[in-house]
Amino acid sequence: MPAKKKAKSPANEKPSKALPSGARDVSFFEQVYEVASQIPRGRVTSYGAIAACLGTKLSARMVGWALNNIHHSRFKVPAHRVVNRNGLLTGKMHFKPPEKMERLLKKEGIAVKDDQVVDFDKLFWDPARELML
DNA sequence: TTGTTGACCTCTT
DNA sequence: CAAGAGGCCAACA
Repeated sequence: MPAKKKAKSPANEKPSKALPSGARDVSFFEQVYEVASQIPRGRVTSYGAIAACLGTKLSARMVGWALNNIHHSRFKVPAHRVVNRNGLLTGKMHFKPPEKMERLLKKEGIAVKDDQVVDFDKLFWDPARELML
């Protein structure tokens, strides 16, 4: 058998296959964790914003997947601060319990009504803007 | 191995 | 104005 690359990484993160044409060494997920973990308290952002910040706004779905993998990842990311474009807490159902997400947002001073962030436009935190500094 | 699903977003009809 | 389909990357069956 052809000797393969290095052994598995100690971390449960991205075993990954050979990257094409020297792309990013880091997986898409790690970038999501980095940005999401930098969301200031009392602020919220959207999946598309993070994806766009990474360069691929079309990969908004992967952002959601990344957050889903957070549960079995060592990175601690405030996923409760990440909502969809409509400011709707679409991922609340994935929390334990789901109402925990809404509770955390209210606890940070974010008004939530009908699973929707109030004044989402004001509380919106654009990573591409803050991280650009 | 391939195929489908997934916490989405944007464009087109 | 509303509804539908496409597209992205990664994990699971």
